[in-house]
Amino acid sequence: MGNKSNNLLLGALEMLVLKSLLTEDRHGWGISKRLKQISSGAFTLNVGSLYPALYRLEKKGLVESYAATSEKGREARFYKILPKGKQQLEEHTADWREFSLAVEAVLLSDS
Amino acid sequence: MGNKSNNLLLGALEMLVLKSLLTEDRHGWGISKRLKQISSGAFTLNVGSLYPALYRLEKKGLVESYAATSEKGREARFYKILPKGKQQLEEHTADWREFSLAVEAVLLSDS
DNA sequence: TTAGATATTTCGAATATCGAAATATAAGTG
DNA sequence: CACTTATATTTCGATATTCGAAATATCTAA
Repeated sequence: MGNKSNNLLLGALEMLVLKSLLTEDRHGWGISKRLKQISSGAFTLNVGSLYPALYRLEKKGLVESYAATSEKGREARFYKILPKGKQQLEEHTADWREFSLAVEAVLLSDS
Repeated sequence: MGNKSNNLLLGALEMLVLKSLLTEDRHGWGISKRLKQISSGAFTLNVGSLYPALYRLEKKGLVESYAATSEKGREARFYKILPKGKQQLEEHTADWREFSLAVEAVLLSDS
């Protein structure tokens, strides 16, 4: 699909992850539970996709991570969204909406 | 992204292609122009993605193709959606909507 | 004749997905 | 105590698709 933001579709996961980090730092496991909860179970992230996505985000400088103790008293790696991540989140959100509106326009059209 | 229909995201292209074949048979080029038009330019399909997608759809028995003369007097391969394709279109449309609503729910949430 | 529109094919590089399994620790249950 | 469940992360390979680009071909219009 040849859209503005090259990986709009594949980037959806990253967008959702960034969004879930907006209000508080979370670890991978927490992100997974959070997204599942908010989406009413529609998203069941595969950890084999989620954790690599987190590494990518960090490598790209969109988030940073640190070790800390989770709410359950376990060691966990927490992720914090960085300014660059917030910016990309905004852009991807706008792109996503444009894209999904366009999809809907096609789905609703007569042909 | 671990959703019901395995390739919901990547399957968007196929869904849009099937949709554009619902009211009339079209050739690849025509599908491309049609989707671009209806989406107000949001979609600019890469032919390197579109034609392979068409082959896949045919191989899966969702569409069938035949050679004919285009409106512009050129030889072209027209694609016709088959019952199985209509069925999949319905399923993928439902899945897509569920998915995009869930994404929107996350994007609108406080966290 | 030169360019632009129409139409399809093919290529390789890059990347992400997926499911699955392995690892580890803490808490709770029988 | 043994066992299971919840928490949390890492890593793997197979598979599939995307993308950009370029090659081909024909017709029309300037």
